[in-house]
Amino acid sequence: MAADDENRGSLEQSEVDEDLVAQVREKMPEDEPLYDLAELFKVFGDSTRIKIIWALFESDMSVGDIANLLNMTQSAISHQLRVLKNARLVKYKKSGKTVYYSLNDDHIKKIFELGMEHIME
Amino acid sequence: MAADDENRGSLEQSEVDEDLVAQVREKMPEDEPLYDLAELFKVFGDSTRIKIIWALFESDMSVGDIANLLNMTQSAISHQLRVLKNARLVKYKKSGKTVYYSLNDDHIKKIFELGMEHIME
DNA sequence: TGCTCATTTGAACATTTGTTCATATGTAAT
DNA sequence: ATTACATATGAACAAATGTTCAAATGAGCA
Repeated sequence: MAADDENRGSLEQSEVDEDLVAQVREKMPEDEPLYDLAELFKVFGDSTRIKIIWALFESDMSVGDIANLLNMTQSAISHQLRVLKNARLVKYKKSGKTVYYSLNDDHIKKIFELGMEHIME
Repeated sequence: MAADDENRGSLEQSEVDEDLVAQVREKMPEDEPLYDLAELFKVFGDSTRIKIIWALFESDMSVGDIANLLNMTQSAISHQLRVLKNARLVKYKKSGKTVYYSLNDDHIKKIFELGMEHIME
């Protein structure tokens, strides 16, 4: 709206544009949190990891259980769990030979729900 | 919890595991919405697109404005806007030679806020 | 018509990413 | 110690991705 209607009279486009750009630039966060945010969503941007997280909504599970559930190799699941662990999205608890993973963040479910709302629109 | 404590007595591990897997499998959504959800987050998983969206929180802007703001080529921005458009996250309005883009979804801001909360934790 | 400006498009390229395979680590039982 | 089992790790490979460059489209203006 603002950008659309104020480009009249004798002003050249470029002047108005630069005003708007400067104005928006002031309000922009620093680069680093935006990089971090992109990194977080990158972690969500893979269907295997989405499935793992969704499974963990229901119950904590071992690596083998998850591999079984998703019909994938233990190795593939283990690699992906490491990604989730690095993003501090899951935590784990060792019990003998097996390792049980569980979710580590309360925001995930809400983020997923909002994402689903967009999908369904 | 459930998976951790019920493995006693004469039952072999595998039986218990399969019960849990079956139980979780029942509650899992179909593959397709999970793929779509991953695709949505994939769009958010790039810092250029994150920056574009954040800029559009403030004001709708032309392609050139955004390129100027982010110190990137128009071509790069245009490519990314197409990704955002395909995901139905932005819409555009032509005005003469210039094209103004704006956000098309109310969920985005909340998703970003929740994501930021995780980052800050 | 011809020229300029804003944007779009497609091919090319380097980089990143997810899975597989083979191997290593670590724990429990015999 | 040796075996078996659960998980983790590293290298290798194919597939996907973001930017650049050059060229195309399309709209206003001389």
